[in-house]
Amino acid sequence: MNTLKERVSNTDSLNQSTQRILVVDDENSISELIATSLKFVGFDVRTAASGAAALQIAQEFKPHALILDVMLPDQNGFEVCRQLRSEGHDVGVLFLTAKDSVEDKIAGLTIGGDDYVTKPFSLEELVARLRALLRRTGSTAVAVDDEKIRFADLELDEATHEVYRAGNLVDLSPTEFLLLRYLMINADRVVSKAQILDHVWQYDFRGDMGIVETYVSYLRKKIDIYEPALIHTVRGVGYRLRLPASK
Amino acid sequence: MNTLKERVSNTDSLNQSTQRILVVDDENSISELIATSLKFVGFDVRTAASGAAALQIAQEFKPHALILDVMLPDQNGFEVCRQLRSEGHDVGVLFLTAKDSVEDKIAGLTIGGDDYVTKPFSLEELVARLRALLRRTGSTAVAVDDEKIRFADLELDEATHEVYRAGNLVDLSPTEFLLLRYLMINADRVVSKAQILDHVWQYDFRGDMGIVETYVSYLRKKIDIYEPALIHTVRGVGYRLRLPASK
DNA sequence: CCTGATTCTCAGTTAATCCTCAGGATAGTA
DNA sequence: TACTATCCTGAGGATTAACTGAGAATCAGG
Repeated sequence: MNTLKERVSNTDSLNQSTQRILVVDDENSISELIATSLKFVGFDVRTAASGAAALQIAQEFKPHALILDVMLPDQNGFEVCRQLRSEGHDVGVLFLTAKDSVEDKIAGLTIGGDDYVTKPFSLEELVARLRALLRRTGSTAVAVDDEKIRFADLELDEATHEVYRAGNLVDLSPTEFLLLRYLMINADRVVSKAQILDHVWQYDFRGDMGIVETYVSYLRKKIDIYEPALIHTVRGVGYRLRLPASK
Repeated sequence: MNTLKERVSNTDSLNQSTQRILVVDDENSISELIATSLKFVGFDVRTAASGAAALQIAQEFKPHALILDVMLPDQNGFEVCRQLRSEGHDVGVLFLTAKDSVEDKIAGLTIGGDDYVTKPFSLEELVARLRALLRRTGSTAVAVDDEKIRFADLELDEATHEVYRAGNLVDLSPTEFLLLRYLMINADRVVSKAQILDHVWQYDFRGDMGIVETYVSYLRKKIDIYEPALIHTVRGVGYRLRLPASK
């Protein structure tokens, strides 16, 4: 919910002067989910439910990137991608694939700056990958440390997936990494457990918020063994990353 | 509910040029309660008792935000939300969920600018969340410190949930925070204990007003240990936040 | 197929918060 | 001054939220 700031203070927001993203998926609930999230973080989003529709919309919308389900009713995502490129559209593509589908094939087909994300994904993950993709394929040259998020003596590197606290490398599991990134992006603001769950966990996760507590506990044991503690709980509301002398 | 006065001088009513809110709940008592409150504080409100009705009304009413019960007779709130968005209505949604029901197992409530409130809620909470949501999703660009309420040397920050008195951080419990916010929003005006009870406490609270006295006492011990005291009791009427000089 | 890492559930413990109650203080009034 | 209605506040028990360790289930790599 607090993601207004995200757009403002996120390092990426600068070079993202309303970039256009075309989301292509035949499941409406998925494309709406993605569209809502992307609009909120500042993208200009359009959706399409089939390959044919996607090709048509792309003509006039001229997206900077596509989010493309590989499993479409009419043709498969790769085909759509190929056609687009043969028509001269030079866009990066983020493929969406089902978990069980053959990953090797996809890996081979993600040429250039393309990437893929398996369903179900977490929004945090999707947005991070999309931004990375735009960074790679985008025409605008981007500073090197655009891939690093910093807060206090914390440093999170998107490119290498490394995290440092006070100069010390900290080893985090994938989920811990996503959680920390979400907290860092929203540094200084309170984020509720529901928000964390919605952004960090996969969209079909049906467990309760206890898991957020567990992971916050894990994170603390890895990054808050140093002074001062940065992860603070705001009882009855959520969690907040902050320096002790805030303000 | 006895809160007529509120709307007149409420500070927020200024920057809120009659925004349209659609309230969707099948329990009439709830939607009436909400509608009445929102109208008082200056919103243009319409209600609907089913998902179908909501979709229809939204067509011509074009609300700036929805307050949407997730448990509706015909379809669930998410479905309504999804349909609205796929029809191009780009509105923020404040979901209402029952505390005991799935509650913390429902995912996807805080996507984009959305948020949720559990029943039973307090009107203070509901209105505060709604305003935060409009701030986030609203087209009008908003200054950062729109999330701060100030009075004298008091500062209440909605985003960080921090309160400062004379520059000193003050630690408040959730209820104390709500109470102080209510007093600050109504700064300089007397609010009765009944009003406070109606707005700060959940609508199904059946205790007596003694609790308001208790919490005012708590607040005083936290914020009025500084000079000058800001919380004044108006015997036989209620409480008032004010500076000594003023009248 | 085995091993270790990771994810997630669960429940016991701790701590903060909520709320009731009752005696004492205060202000207005007769 | 004394009386009464009102308000203040401390004490304490009930309730709720958060933390954390242990272990089952799942996944990834060899």
